[in-house]
Amino acid sequence: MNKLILEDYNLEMTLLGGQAFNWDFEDECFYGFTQSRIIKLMPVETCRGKSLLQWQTYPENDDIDFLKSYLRLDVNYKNILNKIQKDRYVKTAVKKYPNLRLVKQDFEETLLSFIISTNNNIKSIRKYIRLLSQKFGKSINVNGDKYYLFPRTEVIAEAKLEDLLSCSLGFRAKYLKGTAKYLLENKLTKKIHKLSEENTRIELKKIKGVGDKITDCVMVFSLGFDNITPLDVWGKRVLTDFYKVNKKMKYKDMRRWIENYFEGYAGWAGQFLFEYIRHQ
DNA sequence: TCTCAGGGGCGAT
DNA sequence: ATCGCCCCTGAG
Repeated sequence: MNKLILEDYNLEMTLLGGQAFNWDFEDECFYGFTQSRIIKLMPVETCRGKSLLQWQTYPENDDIDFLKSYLRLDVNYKNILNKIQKDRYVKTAVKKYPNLRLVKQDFEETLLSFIISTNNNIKSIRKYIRLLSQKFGKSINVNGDKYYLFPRTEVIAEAKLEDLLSCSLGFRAKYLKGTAKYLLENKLTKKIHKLSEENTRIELKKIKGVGDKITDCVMVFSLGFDNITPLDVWGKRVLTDFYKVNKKMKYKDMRRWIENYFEGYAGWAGQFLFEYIRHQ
């Protein structure tokens, strides 16, 4: 296995929190599945904020470029922490959930995953995505054990609606299939990475089943817009309970408020505040 | 057994 | 701009 030293990086909170639904912790290892690879991360030693990690990717091995990009090892984390700690709420959250990070996920997987998140809780979302992967994803052999990849977009696009429904997706099934088709027909993945913030939002909201909240999730969790944070029920609670923002305020205005307040880092701040208020 | 809410969004009004 | 509804599940 390959080795990597991680500094100030809480894998558990980062990978098993609400930003990604495709990681599991078993036998002291983190296993992740994407559309093209299984990732195994094994923390072996921790000392003063640094931890030694053994890792491997499957079926193609040694994909360090993927890992670096996914974990965002290039960010200046200390600088981000300095920027976001503007009040006692963030300061408390940073203390309670040290070394929480944002990762950068694949665009299509993120979009498809958050379609499933609609009016659902994290536990259910994780469950449905696994059902979907077992039914539609390719299986990969990792040291004799079987792991399933996240379904390819083409497979979801061509899946029978009844087969999607058998994964307990309910009314989300038609949005999932429709989104997969839309991605392919419009070659959206190629285009989306070149757009401005405003145009990215416009393009994403054209998709049936994608509104303000899912748009924001995709933009911060996969497209690198660090100043966006999803205002779901918890995000709204952060604003109304902590910052005394008017409950009646529109989504757009709430978003403007928090983006303005955190000056470029609302995405990072939002992750901390989300964990904080969700566990209160 | 029942109610309720869950990292929402659509379509009708 | 508001509101009922969507499909399902786990918690209480």
